[in-house]
Amino acid sequence: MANSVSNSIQSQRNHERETRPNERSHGTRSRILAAAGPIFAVQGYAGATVREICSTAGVNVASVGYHFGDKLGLYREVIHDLRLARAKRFPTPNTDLQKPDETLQALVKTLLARMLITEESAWETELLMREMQNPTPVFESIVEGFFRPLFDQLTETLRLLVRSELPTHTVQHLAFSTVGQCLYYRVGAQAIQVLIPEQQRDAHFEIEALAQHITAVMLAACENFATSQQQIEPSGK
Amino acid sequence: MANSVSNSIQSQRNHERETRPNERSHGTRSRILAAAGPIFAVQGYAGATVREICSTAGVNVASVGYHFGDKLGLYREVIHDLRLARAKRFPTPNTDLQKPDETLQALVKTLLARMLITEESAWETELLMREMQNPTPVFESIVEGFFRPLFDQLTETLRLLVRSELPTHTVQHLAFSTVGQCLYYRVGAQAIQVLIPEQQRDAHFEIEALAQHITAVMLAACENFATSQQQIEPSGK
DNA sequence: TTTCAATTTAAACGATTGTTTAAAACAGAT
DNA sequence: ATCTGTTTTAAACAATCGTTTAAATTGAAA
Repeated sequence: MANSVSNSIQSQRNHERETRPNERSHGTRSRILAAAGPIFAVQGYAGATVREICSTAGVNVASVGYHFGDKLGLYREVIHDLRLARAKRFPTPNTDLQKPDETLQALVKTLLARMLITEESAWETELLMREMQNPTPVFESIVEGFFRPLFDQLTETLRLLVRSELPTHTVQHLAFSTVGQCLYYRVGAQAIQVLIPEQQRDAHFEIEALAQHITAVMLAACENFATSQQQIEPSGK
Repeated sequence: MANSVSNSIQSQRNHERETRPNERSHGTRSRILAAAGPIFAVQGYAGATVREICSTAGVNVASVGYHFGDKLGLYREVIHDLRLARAKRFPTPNTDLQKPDETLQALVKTLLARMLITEESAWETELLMREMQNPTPVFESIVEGFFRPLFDQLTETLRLLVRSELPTHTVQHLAFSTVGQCLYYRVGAQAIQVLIPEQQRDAHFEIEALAQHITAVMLAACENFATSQQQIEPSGK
């Protein structure tokens, strides 16, 4: 870089949310990030060691200090990149022109796909789940930039499905019911593995079948909540 | 020591699943157990330190080695005592003589109570949740002796509510839908805390209100699933 | 009191952690 | 080739971890 404006004393430490400074450092820097993601996901933030990360990446231990300041800076960058990757891989479905029930099914399918994906990017979900139970300082930004958009879409869709003005908290409860059902097949996966025999799991616990079931449950609930206003005096259908 | 021949090796170490050997050791031993539970729950097994546990208990650091062998031995004993305590505190509700919908409501209320209890025993739930995501060798026995009974009761009740013979996996999905909704208010508590303003949470997120909502959702779903069979060719009752 | 095994204690051990240091290696411009 | 700023490296740092050791304390039996 010729235009080193004023880097006199700060000859080093080019971290602090820097766009990749050069093509050279891209090697070590990105290799650290690639190695750190799965390790943070499996071991957790506290459990992961920078030595294992650097050993996996094949770089010196001091590299993380040079490129990211410290361990937390590396973790922040991992989360930052993760959010960008997830936003591309699981775009919030475009729902403006669909019928509400189709929108709900699409949202449920997106939620389940985020939970049950078993590709190489499975560590991303694992890391997010770990943040939910053991939140770090970056957790709030994850909720705002990640969960909130889908949550808002879900509440809007559910408000269309219950064709009456219900209290805000009722629609929110319906949204949490939807999310909760999807989330359980990830949170409770270890328990399901013990409760349900293997062959039965393989047969009926695919994403498509689960999405159809959860959508059916919520549609039935919405139908019921839509008419619950006249529930006291049931009017003929 | 004079007779170092016989007691040289077994002079100490009275751990290995021992009934309290004497009235003296009851003090330190039980105080370690009492201090270890909440610390294991908050910090996790790896994150918890025996120094913090012993400091909280007011005993020497070597005491855990003397009474439990090592850190893992202490953890096993904590889990052992936890299962006994939970079995007493949250007995599975007696449901044989109730109507199915009342049984469902009771089961949902029990599930929510286990999840959202905020007493001094809150650490027990936290430790169990940690076992669900990060299972240790004791996890399977927890599922069999703890989750399975309530799961079976749930499936039987739901089978009564859908007044027709549906496939086994459908009833299981309904059971997981019920459990998932309850579990989310614990798993997603940190996210809900960000998504929903505080005053709104205090007003509408009590156990009673949530139980009524979840029960209503599942009753509506069961009603729908019960009539979905004759949906193709509606036959008279 | 003396005896003796059970229990508690202070101190240290070796290993591992995140982080820092100063020198070496590198790459491009002059 | 020389200079200059960037990047990488080996080594050490201080702190903390679980565990161990050997001495001190305890409490009841003799």
